[in-house]
Amino acid sequence: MGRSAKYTAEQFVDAALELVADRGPSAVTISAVAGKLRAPVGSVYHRFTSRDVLLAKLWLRTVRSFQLGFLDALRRGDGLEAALYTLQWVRAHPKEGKLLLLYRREELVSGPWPQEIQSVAADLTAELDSAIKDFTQHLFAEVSKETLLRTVFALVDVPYAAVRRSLLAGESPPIELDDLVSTTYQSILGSLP
Amino acid sequence: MGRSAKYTAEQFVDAALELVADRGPSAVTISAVAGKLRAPVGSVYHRFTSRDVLLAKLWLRTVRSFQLGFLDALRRGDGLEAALYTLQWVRAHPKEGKLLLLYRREELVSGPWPQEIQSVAADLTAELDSAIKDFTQHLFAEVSKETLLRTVFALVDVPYAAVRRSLLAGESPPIELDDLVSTTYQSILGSLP
DNA sequence: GACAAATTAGAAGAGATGTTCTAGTATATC
DNA sequence: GATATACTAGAACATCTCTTCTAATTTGTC
Repeated sequence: MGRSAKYTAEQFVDAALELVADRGPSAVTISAVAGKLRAPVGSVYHRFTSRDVLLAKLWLRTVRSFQLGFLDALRRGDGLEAALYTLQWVRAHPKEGKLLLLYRREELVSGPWPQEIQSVAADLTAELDSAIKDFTQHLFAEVSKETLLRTVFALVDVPYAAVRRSLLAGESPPIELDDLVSTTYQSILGSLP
Repeated sequence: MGRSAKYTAEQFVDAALELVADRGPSAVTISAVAGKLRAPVGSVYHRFTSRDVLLAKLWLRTVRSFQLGFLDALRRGDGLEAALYTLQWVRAHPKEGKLLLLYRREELVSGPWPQEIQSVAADLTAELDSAIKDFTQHLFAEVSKETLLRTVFALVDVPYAAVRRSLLAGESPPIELDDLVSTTYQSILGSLP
């Protein structure tokens, strides 16, 4: 019933990803997104109620993709693998890496999100939080401000830092980083007191 | 000769800093900057040729402020102190910290910089690069891609990671981070092969 | 006190972007 | 094949922001 689609929602999100990764959030104008597919702007608005919603969906899709494998390793209790997973994922998904690690949600999306999107975002965040807490409990037999700081540092912040420089330079994170992240991980969470 | 100034260039740069730290780069509109001082937009343009130049000067002022102490420690050969200096500096300069560590130059300034500013930026970068190379040479007796990666990781990237989360949360980096950064530093650069 | 220069003052211009709106087009279903 | 409908198409509208421009004001100097 009705005309068949020439441009899908997915395609517009993909186009937005290209633009962010290549030229930053400000390059993601509706007309640029449409232009990538030689589509009219009207077709973008036929799929998304606003620019912010389009960008929010790109953001969530990317976070979900990353979080999948990260949580997997973490839930198996393999913290080191979780830390190294960040490097691998970025190597396998350079554009998404640039998006996720270089742009914060607030930069991408200006206004508040609609209900539907907000709840998905909350779910993802809750999922990550609880997995990290579980892992901390498993490791320290205690979840405190201090122990959490320590796991988050070794699990999230250091891998993030390791990868950041390469992404900014538009390069794939060199293999040598794996050793640095591993060494750091061991020194912070390896042999517990 | 001439009317005395009611608003100085410095004041506008300060206003811009407040705006970036509080509400991100996009909040730094000329009228917002002027509004902070209840000044007319014309007065901003009387001091700066464009918004980009204003932001570039804010950026350079901040980088210079940070780099001063960092290079000091590094030139003394005290790598650990340089790494920890990042945490201290951010605690002492929360707004500047947010600016320097959370926003990249490209996010802040859209176009290319005018000559005058470009050369200052080049000088600062060169100064940092050479200090890091010297330190690497001093430590490893060799400056290669691998050894540089290692020093930069322990000296710059890890402290950055340590501080980032707090800044995003609008808090001062907790004291416990010092230990984490120290431990990491020792494990990466402490006992060399 | 008159003049020149630096500065304030803010309205007006120019350009970009998000969003809406109206019209036209292709396709599934009857 | 007629019809309803999902979709394309892009012009038009509304804002927002940077920048420019003209006029008024203050202050140092002769």
